[in-house]
Amino acid sequence: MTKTTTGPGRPRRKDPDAVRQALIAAARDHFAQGSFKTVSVREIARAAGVNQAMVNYYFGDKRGLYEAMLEETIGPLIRVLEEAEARGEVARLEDLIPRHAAMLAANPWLPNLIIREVLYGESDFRNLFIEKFASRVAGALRRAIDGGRDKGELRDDLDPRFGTLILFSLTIYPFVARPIVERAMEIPIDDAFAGRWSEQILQLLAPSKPPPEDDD
Amino acid sequence: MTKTTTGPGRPRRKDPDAVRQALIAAARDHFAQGSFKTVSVREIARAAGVNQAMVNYYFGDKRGLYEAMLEETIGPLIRVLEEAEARGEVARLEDLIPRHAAMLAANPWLPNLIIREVLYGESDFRNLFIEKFASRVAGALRRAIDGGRDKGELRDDLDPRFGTLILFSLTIYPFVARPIVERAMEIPIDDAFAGRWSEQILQLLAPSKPPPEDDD
DNA sequence: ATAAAAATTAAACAGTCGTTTAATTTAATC
DNA sequence: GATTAAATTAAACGACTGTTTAATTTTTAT
Repeated sequence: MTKTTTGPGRPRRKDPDAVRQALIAAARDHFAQGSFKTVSVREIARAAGVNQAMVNYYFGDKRGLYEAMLEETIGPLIRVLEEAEARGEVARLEDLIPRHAAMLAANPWLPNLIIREVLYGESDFRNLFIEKFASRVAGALRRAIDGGRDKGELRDDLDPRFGTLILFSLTIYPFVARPIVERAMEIPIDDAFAGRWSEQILQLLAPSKPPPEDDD
Repeated sequence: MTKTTTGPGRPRRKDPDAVRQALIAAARDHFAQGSFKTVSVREIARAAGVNQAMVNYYFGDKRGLYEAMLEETIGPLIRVLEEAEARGEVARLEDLIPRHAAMLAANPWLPNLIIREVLYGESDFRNLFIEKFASRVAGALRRAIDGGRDKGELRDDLDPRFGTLILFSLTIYPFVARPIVERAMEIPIDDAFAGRWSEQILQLLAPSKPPPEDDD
């Protein structure tokens, strides 16, 4: 007779890697809502529908799961950015800003994850995030800003040292502080937000006056 | 013979309230570095130099300590803002922005505390923060913006709905994401930063062209 | 002077955490 | 077909958590 009740033993093979993937997906969602320490292995395993010991079996320990989750979630995003940059698709601010905003809007777990682990010194994923992600985006923004200034597409009264920080603040904060934005300012962060917000940012950084028609 | 060794018993009276105050100060510093859940009462009590049972004796439970800490730390800040507003000292953006930036720079635990509990749904201090603090600052900013626009001191191509969000993003993000700013952008957030940053923000929002000399 | 209240301590309690172990079942190998 | 390896389970382990308790000392009130 075939086994029907649940119990120990190797399962009658389904997709290998299914358990691994389920754990990573559950980990991503849970670590976006809570920190490394506050989210428990039991929680994640329950959400993934697997035994909690599977975490240690597949990833060694809780930290191993977190790192694997990072690689499989922000890894692809970084690669997309690198490729777009190599093809010159994000050299201009008009391309980079909407792209960045859309990416944040499409991956609501990302800003949570970043801010949480950057603020939290408890686990030392700080360096990983800063070096692998923040520095890369900052570099792309910096190059786009320098290019825009050289071509006169950017207002000239900006301290170049602060340009990147202005862009970072404007593009990231609304997504990070979403509850404040939606409730204290009553601005819904919906599908349309990323587009309108990008326009506003670009307008803020445009040259202070359009070239008059009668001169140059 | 007088008692010399440590042990149970009422102490030979020092400042009443000393234990309470020590616990609140230690709680403020620890909750700025970790969340409500990750920081243990043993940690706080050890840092305050008192027995861990004092937390329950004076505040009932851990949550009571957290709430008392909030009242005695952000409480005064809110009152200062209210009084300044009543005296009309923050009606203009030129006054409000440097004041806000200086306040954040002077209380480095504040943005950490706010962002942490707003992002963390685990404890429900969200409402408290949003209603008592964020909404108040947002309101002051909104009024200052409206006033500035009416008097022509503000550029006219801003969506008024987004004005507050722009200011919030620019004034808060650098302090919230301090590690990213200092390491990925290499901008030190030191004593001089708040002033220079405020100038930059005001310049960004100034009318696109200063009134020409030959016409009103 | 005596009794009651207040403040403090060390110890214990019950719950949760991440991890390990032993048992068990299926798949792969020879 | 027998043996070994892989995958899964329930249970246990020790560490840590917030809280409570009983004992102890000092202060206050009668």
